[in-house]
Amino acid sequence: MRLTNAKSVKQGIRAVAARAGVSTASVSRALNNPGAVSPSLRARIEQAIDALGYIPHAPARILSSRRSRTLGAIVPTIDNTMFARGIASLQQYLSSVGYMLFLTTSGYDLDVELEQARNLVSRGVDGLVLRGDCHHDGLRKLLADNAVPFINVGIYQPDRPYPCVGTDNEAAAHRAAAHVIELGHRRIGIVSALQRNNDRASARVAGFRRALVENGLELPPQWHVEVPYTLDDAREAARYLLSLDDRPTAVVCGNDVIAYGVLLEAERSGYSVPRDLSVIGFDDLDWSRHLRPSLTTIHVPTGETWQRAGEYLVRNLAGEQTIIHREIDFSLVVRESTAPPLKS
Amino acid sequence: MRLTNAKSVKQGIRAVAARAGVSTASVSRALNNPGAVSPSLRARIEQAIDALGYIPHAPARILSSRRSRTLGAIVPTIDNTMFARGIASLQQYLSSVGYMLFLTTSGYDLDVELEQARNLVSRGVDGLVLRGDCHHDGLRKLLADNAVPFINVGIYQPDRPYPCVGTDNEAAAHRAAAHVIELGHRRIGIVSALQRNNDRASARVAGFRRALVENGLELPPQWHVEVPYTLDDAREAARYLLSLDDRPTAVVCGNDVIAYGVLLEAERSGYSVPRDLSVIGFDDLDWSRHLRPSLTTIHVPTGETWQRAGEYLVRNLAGEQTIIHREIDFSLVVRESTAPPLKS
DNA sequence: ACACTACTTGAAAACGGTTACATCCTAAGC
DNA sequence: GCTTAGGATGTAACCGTTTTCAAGTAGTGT
Repeated sequence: MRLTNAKSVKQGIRAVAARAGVSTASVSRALNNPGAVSPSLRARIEQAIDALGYIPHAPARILSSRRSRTLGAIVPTIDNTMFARGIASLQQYLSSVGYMLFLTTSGYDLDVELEQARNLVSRGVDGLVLRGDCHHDGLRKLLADNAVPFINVGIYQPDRPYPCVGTDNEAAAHRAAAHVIELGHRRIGIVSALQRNNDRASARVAGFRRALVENGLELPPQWHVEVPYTLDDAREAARYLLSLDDRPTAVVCGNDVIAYGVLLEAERSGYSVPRDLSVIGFDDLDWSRHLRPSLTTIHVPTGETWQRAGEYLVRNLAGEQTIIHREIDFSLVVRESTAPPLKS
Repeated sequence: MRLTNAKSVKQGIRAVAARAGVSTASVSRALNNPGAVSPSLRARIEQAIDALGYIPHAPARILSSRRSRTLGAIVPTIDNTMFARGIASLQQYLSSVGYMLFLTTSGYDLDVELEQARNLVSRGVDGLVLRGDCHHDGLRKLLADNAVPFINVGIYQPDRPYPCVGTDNEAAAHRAAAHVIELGHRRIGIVSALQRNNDRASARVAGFRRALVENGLELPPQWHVEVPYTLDDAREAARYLLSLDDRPTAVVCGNDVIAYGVLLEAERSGYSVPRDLSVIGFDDLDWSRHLRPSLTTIHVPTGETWQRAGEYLVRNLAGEQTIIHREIDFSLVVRESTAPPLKS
């Protein structure tokens, strides 16, 4: 038989309350709303808290308060500089406002995304950050049924009813293609990312094509290649394009990684960039300025985009009215990989 | 006044139970241990579940069962290919065994790491994945007090009492330095990552130095530079080393990113790699094989390492006895960036 | 002095699950 | 036919917080 009081509590807020000689309600208030408790009480409670090394139990708190101060994010893959950077910014911001982040990956699979969302909702997230607006129907229903706010990041679609924050990919892609056209190129190839379940990739392709059409240029089918997000695939695509009898003099790429692949392969095949081939990327990753030749590309402020997504949700959850479509500006960064075509 | 029964329940497991005409206990069992409930009941329950679109509330479950099926991971930064890849593997594995991951970043700050750990413990994580064995004292106490199992990943320290999984950085670094020494280099510089709060970086430096000492080579202070994890800083370090009157003929680098910087800067300064300068990296990131010249480096199976860390914790939580120090093999990958020194 | 606020504090009921324990039922063993 | 073991199911306590509501305590203006 123990010598301790039979009613003594071992842990938790009750232990703190007992030790400080107050009610659990006061401890809770001291923790969540310090102003609502008198200074003397607060002092006693705080002393008890760190005497006991008390750490609040978040799940209990969530259960009771129905708020988790946690957001969920579902990205296609984390193994991609773009997303890694975005997530890092988002997380840093959330942490600065006392929120946490549940991060999951979908691998560009809509069903997996839905499953992950269900998981996150079950986990009690207060809101969800999604990539793009290409989702499973069940996902929207799930979020509506459970009243979970969300935002689509990386795209700008003011005509859709869903919140989003990002650059206008179509316009940016148009700008990229326009750049090489202005330089005098008439034979322009496209190496894009896979468009399936990826509205960002599609929008970029659309922008590229519009620029071509507006300038009366042809796009023979063999000049448009789609590749997964790896250097190897991009190189293979470049090898193919460069092997064509009637090869393009410029290649516009769906993202920087693809452009790197094209750059590397062109050089490897003995072509000089930009003399023999102009290459333009999209995203402006770190490597773009360091590569030789450095890469002309569309700069997209990824960190800012994701942080804004977090801000939107946090504000929204705080009951503030906020703008639901937010455009993030892009810019064309001209470096060494683009130049006028050789006169032939 | 509603027409519904006054005792009707709107949501939750009780609603499911009511609809299926069973007790909440049965629903819970059908969910967590389907074998323990008769097939007919299970069918009724499952039907009720998706008729209602019921999603279990994880926090309540955690509160009640004291298990969250969630691990926490604290990495210095996610904005780093190495960690991104490791986390991706870990997450994929965890998801395959029904676990989730809480990811946070510490920015190489021990105090922040402790705070994040406290946060994660408060969140009810079942275990913690940490980077290296360089932690705040309070962290070990915290984990001990709360009986939270953890593992240090990315290092191999069989002489320490803490679980770990990773490569022997000292040995691997020794191998790297030995390689350039075998090639005939006698004047070898080191560009390492910041050693402060980073035992991995320190171990690598130690390995480099041991190889030098064992071969009777000098390391003048000006030949050892420490830099943060960015291409720009690495380039600056390279510029400095190459500007020395008595410059080294080979540079061993603390990681691949540093090596890339050295490579880029050497070429930019008009030196040819490996003719004028041999460069060796550490980690074997994707870029290493694509770069020109491709990078000789130490290959480290990052994905496997992190997955094993997850396996260790999951098994440990399942009550299995598992080996607490696990070594992951490294290998030297010789590519184009290293060669014998010019005879002068 | 008195009524009336305004502010602190405490008691106790949720929150939505799990699980120990009790109960009921069925079939096997004698 | 009577026990008994064991499996299926239900009852209800409990997990650690928050929060509503009521009660107590000063301070204010008349």
